Amino acid sequence: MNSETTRQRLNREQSREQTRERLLDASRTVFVQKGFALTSVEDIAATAGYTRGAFYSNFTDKTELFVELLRRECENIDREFHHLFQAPLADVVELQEKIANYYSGLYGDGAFSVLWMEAKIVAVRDEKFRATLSLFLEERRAQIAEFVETYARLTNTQSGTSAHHIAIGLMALCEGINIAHRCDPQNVDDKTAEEILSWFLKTTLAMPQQAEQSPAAKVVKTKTAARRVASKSN
Amino acid sequence: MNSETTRQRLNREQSREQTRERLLDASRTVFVQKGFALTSVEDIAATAGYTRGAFYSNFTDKTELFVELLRRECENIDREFHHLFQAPLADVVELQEKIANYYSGLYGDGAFSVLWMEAKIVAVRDEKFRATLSLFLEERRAQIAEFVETYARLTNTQSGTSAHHIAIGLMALCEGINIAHRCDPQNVDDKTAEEILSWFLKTTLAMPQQAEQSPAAKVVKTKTAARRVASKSN
DNA sequence: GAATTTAGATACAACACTGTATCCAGATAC
DNA sequence: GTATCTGGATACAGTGTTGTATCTAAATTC
Repeated sequence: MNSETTRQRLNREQSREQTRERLLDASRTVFVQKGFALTSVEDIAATAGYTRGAFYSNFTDKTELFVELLRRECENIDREFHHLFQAPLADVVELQEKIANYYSGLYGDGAFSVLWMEAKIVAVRDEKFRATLSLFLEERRAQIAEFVETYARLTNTQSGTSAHHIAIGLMALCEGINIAHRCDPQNVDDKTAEEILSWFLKTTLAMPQQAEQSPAAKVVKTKTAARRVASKSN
Repeated sequence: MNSETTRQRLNREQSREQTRERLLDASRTVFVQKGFALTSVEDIAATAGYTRGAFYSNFTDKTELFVELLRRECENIDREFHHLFQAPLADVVELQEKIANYYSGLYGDGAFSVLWMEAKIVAVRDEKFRATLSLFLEERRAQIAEFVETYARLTNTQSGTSAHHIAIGLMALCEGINIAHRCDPQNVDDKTAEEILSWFLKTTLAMPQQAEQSPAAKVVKTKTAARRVASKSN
């Protein structure tokens, strides 16, 4: 009866934290709805159930709040990523399933791509913001590169270019398709988007490159090897 | 001496057209600089050397002007595309060179990607605008799909998915990388971007899919076959 | 429980932008 | 050359936004 109905009094710190949280949540909603540029400080405060005063006593400006919002989004993505891939991997199929889950999770969340797209648009013109965003993106890139390497080891294949490059390509493709879907759902429907993505994964990751010298290294399911790799990266 | 120094009098129609042209040019500049959302009608008019009155007597609002701008951009892209690919193709190498030229041309133009990105952001939230943009994008998609098919015939390969899908993927990748480069030039430099793109082209277009049944169909330079295909699609 | 902090509301002043209404001057028509 | 037309300038009213300055009520401290 205490946690829900009897709303316990919050001390200063808790109250402040709650306000920040609400403002951040509200900003995510409004940014997705109206876009960062056209969102006013008042929009955010009002959606969160406060007035502008509350906003300015918690953040210096809209941009600072956006950075904080993205930092939290990043943390969530990281958490989910680690949650999925820290467990020892049995085989390639399982890995593919997991990556599929991961991306469809991100994909399904409508806020996801639009929010990051907004961020990138802001970054194009805001030097300082760009530097911050760069850090976030590089983190994710490294994460995905790690996944790509794990995949390559699991499947015992090489892909003809560095894991880092593939990571960039993969992220670019995901985002590109996501956007295409979002601003032209007629021609780029869900099914199409997913097909392209999974096709890309299969085609690019596990393909022998130097066609004239090495024969196609088939996908090999070596459970022992897989487990070794997985626990190592753990 | 007449075309440059002696500025000949323009009749109404010509004058009007000139004004529209200047407003459109100016809008491209300002949209890239400040973004569509934060660009005011006054910004556009002033940059073009006019006042708001001129703007409103030529366009109903900012969005209508943006559509017109994109329509013209589309025409330019189409023109360039046809200019490159209508000539009979000798062989795969030449084709690859051409596609490389084409994309580096688009890529080099700083305005290009940012402008289209702005458009997509607008499309996410504006139903009517989205419908229009959809048409533009579908045109380009078809164009690229056509190229993919030509490529497949020239190289005598199959790629495991439809040309239309590949076109979507290719456009998505291009745009994604472009954006990544633009908002994080430190980690995604020009060289990297180009490498990834060309690697994608080579890897995805000419790769045998069903790894277990068909051996890798090598890239075959068959000049005669190539010419036949090229002239046919011409 | 009185004094002190402080989170957040309210009020305010300075701008910026839009869209329209009005006006003017040069181009065209007769 | 006079009348008309129209592209574009100017003025204005209305609305939205920002950042700060002030106020209040609750939370903390003693």
